[in-house]
Amino acid sequence: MTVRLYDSKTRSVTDFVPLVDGRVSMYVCGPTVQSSPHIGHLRSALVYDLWRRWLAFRGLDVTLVRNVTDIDDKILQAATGSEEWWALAYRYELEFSTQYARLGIQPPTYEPRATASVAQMLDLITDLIQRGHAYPAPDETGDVYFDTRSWPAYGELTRQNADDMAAATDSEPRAKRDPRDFALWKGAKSSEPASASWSSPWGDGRPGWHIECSAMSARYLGDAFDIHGGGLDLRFPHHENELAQSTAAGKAFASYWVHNGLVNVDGQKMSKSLGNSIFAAEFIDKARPVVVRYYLAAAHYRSTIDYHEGSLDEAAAAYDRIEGFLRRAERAVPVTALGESDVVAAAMSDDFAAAMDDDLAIPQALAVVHETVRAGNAALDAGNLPAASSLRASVIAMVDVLGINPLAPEWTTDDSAGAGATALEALVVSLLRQRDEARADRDFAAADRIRNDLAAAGVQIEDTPTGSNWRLET
RNA sequence: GGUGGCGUGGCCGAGAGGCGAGGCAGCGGCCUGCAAAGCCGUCCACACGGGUUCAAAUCCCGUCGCCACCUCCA
Repeated sequence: MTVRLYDSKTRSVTDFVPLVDGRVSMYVCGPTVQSSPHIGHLRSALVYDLWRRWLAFRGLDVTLVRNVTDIDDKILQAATGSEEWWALAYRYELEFSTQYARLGIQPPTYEPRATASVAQMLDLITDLIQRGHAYPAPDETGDVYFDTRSWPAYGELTRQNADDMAAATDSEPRAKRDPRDFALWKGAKSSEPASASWSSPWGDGRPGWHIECSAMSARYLGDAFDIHGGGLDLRFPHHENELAQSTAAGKAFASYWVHNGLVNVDGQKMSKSLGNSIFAAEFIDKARPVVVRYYLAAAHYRSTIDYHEGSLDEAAAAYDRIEGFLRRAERAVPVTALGESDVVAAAMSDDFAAAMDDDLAIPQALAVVHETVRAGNAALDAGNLPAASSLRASVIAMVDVLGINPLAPEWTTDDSAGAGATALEALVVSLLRQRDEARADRDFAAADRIRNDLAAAGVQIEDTPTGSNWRLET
């Protein structure tokens, strides 16, 4: 079975053919750690987490590199108080890691920081100058620019014709040969801290934006690698410039370009000026983290997600169906009969896999999950335990690969363990026994009072022919 | 001005020439002491106008509306 993906560069869905059989090298643009992570950062990281999991499920050995850009104009600007720029960058980097982890996003194979690859950037810039595709500014700034006019293919990623591009209005006119030339290296300014300056053949300075990704992808994945990912908003100028730099330096660069869609809020792009950004920390607090993961994963990765009030409630309702079936099935079917990983792998649905293979069509894959859940519930209703057991294994196989298995250790909360939980269990069981007695006596007023009291305390009751189950409302 | 995307039922959200994705909400039924959960059924949608075709939500032309990017962006 071949995995197919949409390549942004050719704008078509094509078969994924790795450079090295059985292996995948992926480079994903991570954040510039200049402020706290927001929903969009979560989604982006999640998209590549899902790609990685699926490629791995398909038996490929995945190397995922996601960089941290920890030196940049914005970081220096943000570090205005007593906090050093590098401390600020690191503080935000830790925040990103924390929020990624809450969503069950697996750490990449490696997470290189731009500041640790300055030497590789200098080599690349030197090479570009020698090849005639970059030039030191003729003024005294110490800047080095990429010469877009020297590279006819410039604009190939986003099909931009240089002559049709709107002229930049917000950047300082500098000693560029062409307004579209961009900085590979920025000469040090007296206003900037010495700790943000590296020596170079063109004087002290620091890297421009873009060059770090060209340098780090080559350093860790080689001059040619399989997939380059990032947010749709990075296509231009960031990815366009990366592509120009790397190919002008003679590197094959990425075979495929993958871009994830953005997250809007109430139909509008998140922006600082609108003040509508939803930060990751508060967002994940709005629901159970696994529900947040489900919500962000449920839309196709290339679609824009429009978040609005109530979105997470809908996701929770859909997710609860899946979880409800798995918990119900767990009670009905001996657990020891299932759960072996080989059994689960064998249970993978062909329809689900076909959807995932088709450019990671998770919406269709989730439709298969829900259809299987319904069939599983019907089997349980009919008392057909072998069928229910098999359908349960199928659901587990599917939710496992999506990282949303409610029974998986990463989603098990502390609520289910400890002295408090033991005490709660005893109290609820006692109340349920009293309710059973009241029902047996046909004292429904008393029975309903117990049910209402439990509900008010957040305990949901589910009656079945073999007794009542309970769970904490989440 | 250039490049690209979008418009699907009450809502969310896939699909991309012919078999009603899926979820939520609603309605009817089964189950239940009553509920909840679950199951069955129901709700036959594709911005508008033309065209191609035996057949169009899907392809083509046009129109309207919305959005993104064009050197801060995940």
